[in-house]
Amino acid sequence: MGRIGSQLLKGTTPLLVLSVLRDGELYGYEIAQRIRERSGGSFAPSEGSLYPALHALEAEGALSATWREGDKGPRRRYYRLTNSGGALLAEHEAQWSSFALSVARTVGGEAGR
Amino acid sequence: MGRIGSQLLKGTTPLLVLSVLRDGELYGYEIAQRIRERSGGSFAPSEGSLYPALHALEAEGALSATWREGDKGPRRRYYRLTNSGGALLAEHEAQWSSFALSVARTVGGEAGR
DNA sequence: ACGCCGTGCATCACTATACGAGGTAGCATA
DNA sequence: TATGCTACCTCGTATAGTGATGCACGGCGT
Repeated sequence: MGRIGSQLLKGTTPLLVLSVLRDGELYGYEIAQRIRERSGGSFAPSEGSLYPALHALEAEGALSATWREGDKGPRRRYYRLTNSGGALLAEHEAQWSSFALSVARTVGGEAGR
Repeated sequence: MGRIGSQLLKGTTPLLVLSVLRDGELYGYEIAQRIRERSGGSFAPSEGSLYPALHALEAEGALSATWREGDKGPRRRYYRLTNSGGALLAEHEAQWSSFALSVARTVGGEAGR
């Protein structure tokens, strides 16, 4: 299960981030780890895409965030899903399945009606 | 089955183009129509992305192309899959399923591995 | 003591690629 | 005449991922 070409990833970051946050409160670095684990190593979001995505989701009101001092190491910013974030997640999931279905139909060739 | 956000599309154009060309020889405009039909209207590749993609695939040797005069209307450029294009298609298909599977696992949360 | 590595957040330049608008052109129809 | 569909191409713009860099903390090896 190798790494995936970065172009395919475009647009999936919010979906992945919101998904792992269903587990509960997580901080940024941890979110990246979860995504890496859950995807079986296929996805390893770079910091340059993860942090901007988190900031955007927070600005949209999909995530709420608080700083906490780490007992060891530097401070962390913990993120949690808001209600509207849950709704956004559902939207992204629906959009994703519609997309994946359309690709399957187009590639498979079973005439989309 | 509404239209899909353009970011998700990134990187899928070669896969879609190569896929519809399995049917046989097609010209550019027709390729776009096939993709639109097969996807059930979800995908409607713009000319600004389709033609550059065709040129790139041709330059790579995945497609061979010839001009033909249309009996009616302007001339058309017909594309057909080469052997290496068939191999490239298989590659893109494999990469796509790996990608889709990874998304499903990450979103679904059934622990990767 | 010093450098290196892992954690943790952030930003930057670079890059790939989709979109829409614009251009050229032929033919058909109103 | 002009509008619209076919058919090709190219350009400017926007989006968003990557890797590099920077700051900062703490632990480990030499």
